[in-house]
Amino acid sequence: MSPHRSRRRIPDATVARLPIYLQLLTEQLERGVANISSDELATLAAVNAAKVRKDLSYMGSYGTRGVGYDLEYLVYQIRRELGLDHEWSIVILGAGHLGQALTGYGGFSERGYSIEGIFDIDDQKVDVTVGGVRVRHLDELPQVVAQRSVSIGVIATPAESAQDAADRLVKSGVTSILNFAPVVVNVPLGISVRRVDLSVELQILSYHEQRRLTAAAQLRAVAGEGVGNATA
Amino acid sequence: MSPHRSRRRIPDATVARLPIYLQLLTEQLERGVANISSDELATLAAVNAAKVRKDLSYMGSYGTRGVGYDLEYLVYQIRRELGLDHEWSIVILGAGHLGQALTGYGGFSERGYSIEGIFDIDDQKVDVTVGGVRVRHLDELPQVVAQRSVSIGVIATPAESAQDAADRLVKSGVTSILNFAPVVVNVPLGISVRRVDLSVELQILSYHEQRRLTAAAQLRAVAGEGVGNATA
DNA sequence: GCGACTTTGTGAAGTTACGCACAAGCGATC
DNA sequence: GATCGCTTGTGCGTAACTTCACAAAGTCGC
Repeated sequence: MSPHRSRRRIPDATVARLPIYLQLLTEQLERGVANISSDELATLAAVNAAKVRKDLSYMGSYGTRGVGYDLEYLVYQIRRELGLDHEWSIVILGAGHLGQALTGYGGFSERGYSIEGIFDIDDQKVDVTVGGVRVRHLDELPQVVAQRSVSIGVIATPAESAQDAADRLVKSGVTSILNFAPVVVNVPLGISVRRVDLSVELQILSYHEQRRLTAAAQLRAVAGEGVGNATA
Repeated sequence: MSPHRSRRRIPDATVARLPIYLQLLTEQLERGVANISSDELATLAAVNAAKVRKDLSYMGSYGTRGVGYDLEYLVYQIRRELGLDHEWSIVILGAGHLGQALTGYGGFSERGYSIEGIFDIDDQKVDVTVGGVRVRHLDELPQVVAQRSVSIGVIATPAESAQDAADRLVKSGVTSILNFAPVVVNVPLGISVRRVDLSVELQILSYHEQRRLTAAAQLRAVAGEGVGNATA
């Protein structure tokens, strides 16, 4: 029953939104804003204001009624909750286009992720420098992970090498994996994996686009025929 | 009451999983498998078997009791549902690392997305060829969109150019946008936007990693004290 | 063709997430 | 220091999603 650690257990849906709030809030902070209401933040994030308040309330109540939230404190709280109050060491596996894009992706270092190494199994890519980081051979992975106490690994390899990459990460002692390869990788219990498939998002989009098109076609059909059975 | 088109309206959560099923099924199909049970697919996708069955049932009932699902037919159905039974023309805005990675990303063309152009506003990048596609100047966008009837645009620009990119896409007539820039872009009603922030996923991971660490620390503390109240 | 076995499809219960609506709390003003 | 206006925090009804559990429907061997 200790007062402030027992509150924990934040819903997944909320955790998924916190990074977005964090980003919007940081933007505002840079713009010199010092205070923000749930309503304003909700507008920025394109969500419901009550949801924002409930989300923030899981971290404790840091707002002031009649006023809003202190931006700086709020940012601090969210960062702490997400574990961004200290630096995370990450490694990237695969020095192809995607690996290089990730290495150069500003959002990582900005938020306290330090890229400790980028690895590839192809000798042709090894020793090339991308985004200021020298590409290492995959065999050096365990050493770097141990030395720099890396806990997060990013898989940016082709699909067929992803499982091998995951195995190597796990064996090296990494406990969280972000997988950009379009396959489901198997890992032992206790290892977290998140998968981001760039084409999945595209497919969700085209599903909606598809629906929009058929809906429009049906409308036209109804208008043309003057008949109700448009779904035939 | 026409029997097979009226069923529609698939839950969002299901739509988000269909691409994953599709991919796993396609893999199996290439491997020569002809039939699959909901249980097998559930194992592959790391989800509950009942969920798989319910998901598939939204497209109609294509399984055979006692046997399972015909792989080829199932793939066909999912593809049709996702609108992958015809080719989608897409454009990519931003020819930086990410834009190039996306252009080279196999998953796109494999699934019927045809990259009709990659655009950048930087003259230095224009006319360079990446992944077999010549980079065009952003001003040529409306023309290409109209000519090739492009309906999906991908934003792979830096954050500060993303809103401009979105505006240009909308003005050119694109109706669906996949946004990789770490900002929320504003678009008129009727335009779909999906946002993929590579660092959001990383933050969700580190939240869990964080929890894991503090949980472990608490366990150690409790073990040390010999006290039962582990959730303090 | 019958019984044993398998796997689907789906009601219904359980769980999680959403959003309304409003009391409670804070600042400002007089 | 009382009143007013604004914004938070949250209880609660509703909706969406998940999972269980089982009848229905099929295959297979004899």
